[in-house]
Amino acid sequence: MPDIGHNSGDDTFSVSDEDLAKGHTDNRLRLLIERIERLEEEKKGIGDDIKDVYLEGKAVGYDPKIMRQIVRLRKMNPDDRKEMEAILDLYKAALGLS
Amino acid sequence: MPDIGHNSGDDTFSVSDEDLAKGHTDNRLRLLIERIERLEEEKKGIGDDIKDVYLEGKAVGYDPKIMRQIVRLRKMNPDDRKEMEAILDLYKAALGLS
Amino acid sequence: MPDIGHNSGDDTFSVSDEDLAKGHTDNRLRLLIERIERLEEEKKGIGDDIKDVYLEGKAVGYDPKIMRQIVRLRKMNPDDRKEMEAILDLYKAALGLS
Amino acid sequence: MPDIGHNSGDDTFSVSDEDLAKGHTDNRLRLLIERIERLEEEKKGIGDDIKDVYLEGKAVGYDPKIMRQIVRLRKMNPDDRKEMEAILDLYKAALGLS
DNA sequence: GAACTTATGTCGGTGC
DNA sequence: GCACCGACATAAGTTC
Repeated sequence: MPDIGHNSGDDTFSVSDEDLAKGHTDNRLRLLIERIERLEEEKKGIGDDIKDVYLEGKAVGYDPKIMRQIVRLRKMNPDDRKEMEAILDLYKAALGLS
Repeated sequence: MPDIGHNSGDDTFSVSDEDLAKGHTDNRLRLLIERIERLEEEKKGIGDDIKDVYLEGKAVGYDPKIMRQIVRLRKMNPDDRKEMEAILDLYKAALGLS
Repeated sequence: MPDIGHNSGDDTFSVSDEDLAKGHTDNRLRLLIERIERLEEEKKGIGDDIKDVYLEGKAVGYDPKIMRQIVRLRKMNPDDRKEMEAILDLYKAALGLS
Repeated sequence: MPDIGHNSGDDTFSVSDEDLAKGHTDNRLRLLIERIERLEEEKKGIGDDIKDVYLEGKAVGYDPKIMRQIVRLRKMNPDDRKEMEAILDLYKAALGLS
């Protein structure tokens, strides 16, 4: 990733030292904020794409809620998933559920 | 509860046809799931980038928490934001939180 | 987004600017806020009690994390839990997990 | 898969003793879980009460979202709050969010 | 830095 | 038909 540190852009205007210093600060903050905003836009776009895929699934008969559960389960690593299953069994045994 | 996930049809097909249909279904589901997973990876990557920018801001002295507030405020349209701030001030005045 | 904050119309029960000037609403708002704060204190106290029970469990050898999972599972109604199990099986079958 | 949940001891006991020990464990676990569940019910009840107060405020014209901000602000100590607000104003000025 | 809690935004359901 | 409402899912903040 570029721009780590102190690249505050070029200062072609003639201003007082105070303004210059303040200008640096302002620009630096502004640039950071704007980078974040751009990234959040991208993120939102992808979120929308994801939503579309769920809708597409729904259109061919898959329940989006259950698709989400599947995605969640697949996110777990196999060991964790197996552990969860084991706990489920343990729980049933210990507390008398079917 | 009926219709868990996807009902690919009744059970009147012969076994081989059933398996074939199921295979189709599985692939379709798998493809949807995998598309979602790819998109979520991208989304996560961008989320990490955003986090990095906050850390970068922090490294040069900006409080990430307040940066987040700024981002939130900039997301609102100016009129709504001003009205919200005015009301907040009102409430604060009412409660001695000057 | 209209009507951020308070309703400036002439509804008899809404908060008018006149009321604000007279300090009537100040009291009303203050009382609401204080009721919330009292309730949140109580809530926090109970939260602390819960935490203590987990610690007590931990002290006799139960993993708090797993206790939490058990509590979560017991919160589900049996049908939902069974559905979850069914989905788990479906998922395994459809996407080839153990 | 070691030590999921609770290790009730080594396996040197006879079967009947083992079962007895397991019975103890189960009861102990059950009691802890049930205490937690009772506490969580209380906690939920209070949470509902809090929600009701916000609704009551809304019914007389107060925006619940802003009420929440007030509650949060009042939770902070005054000096911290003022410092936070000062910094926020600074950042806002820097970005033209007057 | 991981987990839990709280807050916010979104979506499907429901009443007028 | 729209608007309100509760449920779900995500994001943020807090705590250990």
